[in-house]
Amino acid sequence: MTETVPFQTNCQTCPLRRKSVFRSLEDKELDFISDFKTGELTVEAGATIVQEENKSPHLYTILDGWAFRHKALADGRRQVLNFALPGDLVGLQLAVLNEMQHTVTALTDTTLCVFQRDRVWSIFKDYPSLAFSMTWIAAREEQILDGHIISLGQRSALERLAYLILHLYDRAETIGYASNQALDAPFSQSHLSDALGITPVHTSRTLRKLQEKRLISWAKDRIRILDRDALEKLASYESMADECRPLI
Amino acid sequence: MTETVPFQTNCQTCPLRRKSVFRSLEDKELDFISDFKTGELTVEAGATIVQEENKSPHLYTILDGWAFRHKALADGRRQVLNFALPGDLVGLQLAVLNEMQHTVTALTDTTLCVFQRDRVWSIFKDYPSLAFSMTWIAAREEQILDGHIISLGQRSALERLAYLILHLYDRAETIGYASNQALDAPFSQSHLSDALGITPVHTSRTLRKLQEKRLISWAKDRIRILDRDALEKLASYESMADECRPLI
DNA sequence: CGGTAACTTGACCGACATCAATTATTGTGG
DNA sequence: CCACAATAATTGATGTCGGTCAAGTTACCG
Repeated sequence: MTETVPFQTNCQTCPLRRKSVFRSLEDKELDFISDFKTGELTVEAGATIVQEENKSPHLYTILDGWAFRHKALADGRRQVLNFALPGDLVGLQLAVLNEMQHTVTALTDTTLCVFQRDRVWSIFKDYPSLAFSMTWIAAREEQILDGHIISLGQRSALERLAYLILHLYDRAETIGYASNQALDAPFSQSHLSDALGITPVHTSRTLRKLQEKRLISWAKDRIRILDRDALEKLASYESMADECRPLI
Repeated sequence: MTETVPFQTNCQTCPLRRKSVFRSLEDKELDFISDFKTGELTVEAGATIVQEENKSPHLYTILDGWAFRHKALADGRRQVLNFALPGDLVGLQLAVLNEMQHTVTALTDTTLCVFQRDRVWSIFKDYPSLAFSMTWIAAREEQILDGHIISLGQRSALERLAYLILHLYDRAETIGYASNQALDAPFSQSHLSDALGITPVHTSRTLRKLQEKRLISWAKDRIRILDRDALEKLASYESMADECRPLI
């Protein structure tokens, strides 16, 4: 990944927090978060971070790496619900609903900040701006899911893929995982397939088609957006445009 | 045609709040909500409640009636993102993200409690348990959307329809809009189609197939679940099981 | 009643799935 | 550094679910 994370990352000097996308905090809040954080968890690519039905006592923020939320039907069909990047909360549903209906898996080697679920209430009690941030983050996830729903319901495979590439690129760019329309893709075509709701075979063909149209290139797990305007048009892409967001 | 009627329903004696699904509140919180509520909005079936890109100064809770959240692509293809029932918040994304990327439309004649967006902050500042409720509600919506995503991505048309019927029935039942496995469906087949991501023609055929299998009946806009176990199995349905939820 | 919108039905078509066979690519131990 | 296996990606042939088009048939409403 882009930067090397030391053994323990101090919240006050957190490299993520320095990025301009993230809202700055009062010292009081920062001190609380620093205290709220009880450790770091490092997992290898492919490892499960939170399992459905398993009530982990933790809440996490991704510090470094890619993860994805997914969910399976009884017969094994699997759907990727969303991807998660540094700054994203993992386990919010569990923390507030006390129930988790999906699994979160690391896509790359990933480092997470660990928080204790049983202290979540004190956020609401004593740190209103952090409480607001929690709601903000949940609402933003909702907005992203809305985007995926319209993709799955209405777009063709080609359009869906175009949309997903733009979406992932933009999210990756804000936290420094992509730049110059190039993104190191940590996912296999089968991850894409599970996110798009199409088979791996068709994903391969669809990727090829996007390349033949000279909209993107895909080589050695590096995706490059060659013609952004055309790709956005194809996908009827609308960007999220949150210049500034909270980080817990 | 919309009209605003001030205070027909008092929060202290709100009929919704009496239902056992809803968590009871401290007097202090109830008084706040009562004060937070600035009026009621009644709209006819088909009317827009909140429009994408239109920054309404309001946040709503549905008091009576059905609504749906939806979103369109540039070329007019439309997707229903989710349905909304009494007790559901409308405009939460707008309230916290200050941006709305979907439209909310009334399905039936609908009454909503009206709150001022600019006072949302005071919830977080002074009423932590209400703030928690906001996050809870957002996380639950997320969970529902997760369910729709796996439906759209992995289930066949028949399975999707089965899932949606069970989902809507269960939600309707908790607030008293359905009972004994029978639901007065306020939506047309084209609403269903837009939610399922299939064409109206295919919705008709799929509905027929569910009836031929004797899993449901559909007559005069009344859906009856005839064989719940079989329907759940077909849909690989998992229920939400929140025995108690907050109401703002 | 007549007119419009919602639903149904049939014939045909196309996007994507499935099956199957190669061909990279990656990882492992000798 | 090379076999070797295992996994991931590509390609082609064929099948099917759901889309499209078009013509009814309701049901609803002024």
